[in-house]
Amino acid sequence: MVTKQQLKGLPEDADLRRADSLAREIFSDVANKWALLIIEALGERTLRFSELRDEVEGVSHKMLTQNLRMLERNGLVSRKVHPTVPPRVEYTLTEPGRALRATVDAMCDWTHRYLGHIEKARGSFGA
Amino acid sequence: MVTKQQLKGLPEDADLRRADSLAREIFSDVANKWALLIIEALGERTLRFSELRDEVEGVSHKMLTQNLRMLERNGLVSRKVHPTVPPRVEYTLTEPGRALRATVDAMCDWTHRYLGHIEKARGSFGA
DNA sequence: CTGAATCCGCGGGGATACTG
DNA sequence: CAGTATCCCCGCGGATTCAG
Repeated sequence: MVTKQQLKGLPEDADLRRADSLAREIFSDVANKWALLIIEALGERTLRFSELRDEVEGVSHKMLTQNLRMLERNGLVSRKVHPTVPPRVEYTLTEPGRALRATVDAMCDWTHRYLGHIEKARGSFGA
Repeated sequence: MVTKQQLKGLPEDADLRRADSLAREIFSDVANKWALLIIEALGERTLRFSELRDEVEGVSHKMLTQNLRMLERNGLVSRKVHPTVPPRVEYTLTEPGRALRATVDAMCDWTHRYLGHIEKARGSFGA
């Protein structure tokens, strides 16, 4: 038989589920191409907004700011504003951001390593 | 001065650019949450369509088929059809797919390791 | 059970203009 | 230069239906 307690879940279970849903939310935030490309572009460097826009090919003004806000909110990038004129804003990966970059690097490596496989797979797909 | 040859790019440059654009295309295909979650769900196992739908929480019928086709086209998953009734279709990661999974695992590990950091960062963001 | 096709609403995301 | 706001459209993606 199932008790009410089990149905509602123990406190520890509740914590685990909360952590899982949070993890899922973070994953969904981060697992999109623009976020990953931005992280990859930053690397060890610190770049200005306009430099990032040039670096991340094809990203629009809007998507760049949007993703930068999101990354900042999650503490993956730090935003340093220089009170000059014209304004100068620099973005840098934080420690968590750099840790994530390592895995993004791995993804990029993977992409290049399997370029051949994939191209061939695509060729023989209509068969 | 810039020669016409330089403007058009040498053949090797053309190859490099083609490879880059292809790499970018593959990256864009793969760097979306459903694709990554599917890869993660598959892991070492081989799962049926309906099992995958249950496993990957929140994915719709349509998104699942769509991403599975894409992954199959790129040779990341193999699709085995059992000619029974009712039909039984099993999906398994190929070698390239398993290689990518390793990096997705790393991303998941990252998510859990930095849950605390991120939660704290979010808290002190409205400041 | 798997999967293709259709309909359709909503939001992602581009272009533009405006502030500091 | 950096960022926000507004408009607007196209396409993602959900629900449903039909086929094998």
